[in-house]
Amino acid sequence: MNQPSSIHSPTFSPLYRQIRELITRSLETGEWKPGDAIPSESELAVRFGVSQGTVRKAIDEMASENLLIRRQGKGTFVATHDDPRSFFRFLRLASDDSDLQTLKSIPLECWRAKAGTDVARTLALETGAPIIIVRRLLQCAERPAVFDEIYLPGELFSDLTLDILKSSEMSLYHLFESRYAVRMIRADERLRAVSADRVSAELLQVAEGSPLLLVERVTFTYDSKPVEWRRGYYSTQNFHYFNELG
Amino acid sequence: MNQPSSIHSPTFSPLYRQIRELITRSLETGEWKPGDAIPSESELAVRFGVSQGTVRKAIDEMASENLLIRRQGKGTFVATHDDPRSFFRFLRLASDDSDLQTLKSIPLECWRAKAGTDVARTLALETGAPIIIVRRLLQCAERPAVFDEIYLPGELFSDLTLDILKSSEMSLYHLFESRYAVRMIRADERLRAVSADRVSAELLQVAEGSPLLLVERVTFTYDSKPVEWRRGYYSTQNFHYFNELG
DNA sequence: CAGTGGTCTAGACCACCTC
DNA sequence: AGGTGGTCTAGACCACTGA
Repeated sequence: MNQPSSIHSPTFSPLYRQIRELITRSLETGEWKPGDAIPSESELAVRFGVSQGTVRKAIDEMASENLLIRRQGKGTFVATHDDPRSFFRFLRLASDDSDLQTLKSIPLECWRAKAGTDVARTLALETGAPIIIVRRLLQCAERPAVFDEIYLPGELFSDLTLDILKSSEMSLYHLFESRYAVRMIRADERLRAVSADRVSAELLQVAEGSPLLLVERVTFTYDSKPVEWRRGYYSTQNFHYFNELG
Repeated sequence: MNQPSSIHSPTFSPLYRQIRELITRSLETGEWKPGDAIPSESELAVRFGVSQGTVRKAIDEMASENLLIRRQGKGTFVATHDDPRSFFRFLRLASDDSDLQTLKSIPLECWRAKAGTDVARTLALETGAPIIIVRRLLQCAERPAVFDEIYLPGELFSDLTLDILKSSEMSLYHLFESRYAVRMIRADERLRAVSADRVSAELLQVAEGSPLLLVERVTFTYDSKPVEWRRGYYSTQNFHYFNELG
């Protein structure tokens, strides 16, 4: 553990990155689950045979990527989607006037299908592999805000049904991580303006053909493995998509 | 410099943050300009009377916020908008097919006005204060992509004219930082889908009433001072707005 | 009070760049 | 060779939390 793999090798990585990989493995395998405290820095230093400072640097990196949460005096915790801060990292929706405290998810449909070419390519599946399609509506203060169509690999969410979605009080990603051990880490979004088709218009209570914000998202778990494809139609009459550039 | 302002004071900040503030001041005052190398970590440590590790932590933070750029073996440099990496941090435009190498900015208009209520509020000016309004078109491979309407505080960009914009080969923000010493650090964007009005439709070569992506941006310099308000109409027939959620 | 993360220091050595 | 940033260590002390 004290030597880089090879001084001039292309796979060289500093000690703290190797430690980071080891910690990531323990997250993947579920040794520490979302919400859990991981061992203290000094414990990990002993376990990995490095100094506390090196463990610290590994954890620093992971904390800056929202994989771990540090809490002074308490410990370091595995990040969880059961947390408003984490929640709005993946929902860049804001209200033009009030805030979004009253946000409510309404599952509409959930069915099985076989992956077409597009879905298969996006989710890195074989064409024809089992997938699950979910439709749901997001409401804020009784006003419809977003209509989502969500594609999931069938293998990972084997027993998912509309009833489970309906009876779940938590956010989708919190359900996914707690019930299916699939943790959403990172996502790429592509945004376009489109005209509302009949279905979207009706659900979002806008005129057919009126402009909607289309948000296409591919979501990844550890190792950049794609595990969700999503198309969201945002009504931007009373809401907007918020983004911070830094 | 060795003591926090007061152990239990609300203004308490660790040493490395105080160092960070001092470095930031030197950036604001122009002691080190965009593209310049700043003094080495050990020099700064001596100058500020702290250890190199403390300077290092201050610089680490600033580098992670893209204020400084570290280059191993060469030194630490003040970030500049004359840099493709920095450029696409503030232009989340992507082409559906090809890449955006051929991007071209076409200034259309530039005139003086007095700030109305909205502009004044957004830019933290008095109502009636002098402002500059710029209109320009972004093209990619001869196809129009974005129509921007840009509001600037008149005081900061005193001699800006359409001719200067037209004859400038660099990006807007590079021009701003090199000619007016106004460095854009951070921006907030609000996105909506709207219908193209006659002017936008004509410039972007789409049908009047077709959906456009409206991107409203407020850009800040040091100390979160707003220095630009911008409304961009994005044609999303051949392009999209790209965003990474992490 | 003990245990956690947070800060600060000092020193050694490595990797990279330039001359 | 000499300078820069990058890594790693060891140890001291501070700030916060909860029993």
